[in-house]
Amino acid sequence: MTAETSPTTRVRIAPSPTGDPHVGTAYIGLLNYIFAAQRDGQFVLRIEDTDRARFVATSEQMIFDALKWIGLSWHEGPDVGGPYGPYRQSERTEIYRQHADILLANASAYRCFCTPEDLEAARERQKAAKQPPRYDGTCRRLTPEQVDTNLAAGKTFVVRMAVPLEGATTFRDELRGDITFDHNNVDDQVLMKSDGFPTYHLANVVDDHLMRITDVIRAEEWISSTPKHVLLYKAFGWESPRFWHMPLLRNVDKSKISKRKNPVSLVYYRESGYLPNALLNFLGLMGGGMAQPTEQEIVSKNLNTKEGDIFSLAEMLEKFDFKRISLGGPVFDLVKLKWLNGEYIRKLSPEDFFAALRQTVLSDDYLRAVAHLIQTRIDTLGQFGDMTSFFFSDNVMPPESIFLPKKRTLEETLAFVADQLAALEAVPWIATSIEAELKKLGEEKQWFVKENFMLLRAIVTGSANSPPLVESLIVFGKARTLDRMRRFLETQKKLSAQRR
RNA sequence: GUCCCCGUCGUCCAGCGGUUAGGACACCGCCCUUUCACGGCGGUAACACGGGUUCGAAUCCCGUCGGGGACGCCA
Repeated sequence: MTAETSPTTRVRIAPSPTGDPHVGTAYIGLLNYIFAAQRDGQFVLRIEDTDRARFVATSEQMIFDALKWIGLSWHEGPDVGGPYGPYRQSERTEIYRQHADILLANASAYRCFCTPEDLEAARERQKAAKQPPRYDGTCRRLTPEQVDTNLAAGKTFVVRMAVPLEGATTFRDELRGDITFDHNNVDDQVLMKSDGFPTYHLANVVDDHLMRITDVIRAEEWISSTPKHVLLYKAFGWESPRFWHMPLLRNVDKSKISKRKNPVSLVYYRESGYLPNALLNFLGLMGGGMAQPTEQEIVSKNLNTKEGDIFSLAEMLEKFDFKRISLGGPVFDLVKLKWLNGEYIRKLSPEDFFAALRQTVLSDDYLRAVAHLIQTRIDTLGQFGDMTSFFFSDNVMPPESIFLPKKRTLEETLAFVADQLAALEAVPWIATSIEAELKKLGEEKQWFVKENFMLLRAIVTGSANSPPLVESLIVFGKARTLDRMRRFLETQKKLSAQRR
């Protein structure tokens, strides 16, 4: 083998359009962006829309918008094209089918006719017996004749990976070193679903190879499936890319960051008035990677020492070092984010500050929508603020006298709010859906419409008098509404803990 | 339950065999100030534990404990 010039660095992010754009996508996106830029490489955006059950049509555009909002751009992607497209997996199904056939032909995979119900039952049994839940290999032992019979009978099937029965797979994680998994602990992963779509594992490996990805920079949660991916590269006779697994962003309780415990939607941060540079800066702080300013820099640039935490994308490009990343999962601390955002706000010129307000929380669109809600409810223009303050305040907390229905206990009320929250999370943000969903929940739980809506009104507006609830929620936005409900629950929980 | 990863103030980072363990957020105090905020100054606060290795361990090795992740026809 001759020494050749190493191939151009190519990295990618592969978000799934299943809901609001996630702060974790921005984090991994930023890291990939920096990695590519530092090596004069290319950054690819690929949409992994192979899960049709969770697919949300509006999600893809929201992902583009959110990534652009924080200041990232990509060389190739569904919106800008590129030489290795299409960049939407749903448009590549034929490619995956062909590749699944290759694996079937070289015995790296097999057809499995087990039903989801069978599998679920088996998993339950294994869990109950404190066994690791794993596919039992029934269909792996099918004879070719049996397979043909099943096929002829028109039985649906999935394609499973035939993980070697013995041995182990070792791969190198660029941050952690070698990691070994015994094949006993690697499941026969489903590669093609019965609907003809590939699973992540197949699509990801095939696409990363076909798109010439050299470095896979993704979250730590993927470590345990990396042996499957490495085995797939081998089965195809391909070379694996390098793997860099980044620490997972965490909730305050250290669990993987989740919408239940933390605002994770980038839409929330935009609509609540976080500045994109501040968010980007904060994300850059997570996991380290930035060299601290030296004593000399602090003196020569006359830096306040705390400015070691404040840096632009350009500075990240210059100083970020992937080998410096610390592996402990960083807690996504909203308090520090807020401080950082405040620093950015204070740095704005008065004109820019005003412009920022006019683009977000005081935009014409927003003000127009709010105005529309209260026009018939005020007698002088000066009363505008009286009914609309909750649209502009970030600190709304109703007293018990307002939110607690007369005949309900605090406990059942809070439980009902949690139900409302869960229901609204799953609902498209249009009036008919919101109203229907709330009413449905009320019927299930035997809450009068009046109690139901008044409770939510109190939480979101802080008052018993407000413009029409559902219309207000629409204007206020889903992300902020849900966050307000979450914070309400949190605060009430704390209060009742104190009482005890 | 099985496997894998991780472990420095409450939180985010620095530390790379010899430091009074450093900075930032938060918190507390003082100053500035008609108020609040900003700003300035100061303070409380951490190497999970136990064994090694070494003249010397936060730093290297092993074990324990703790935290997290994965174990889906989700990604």
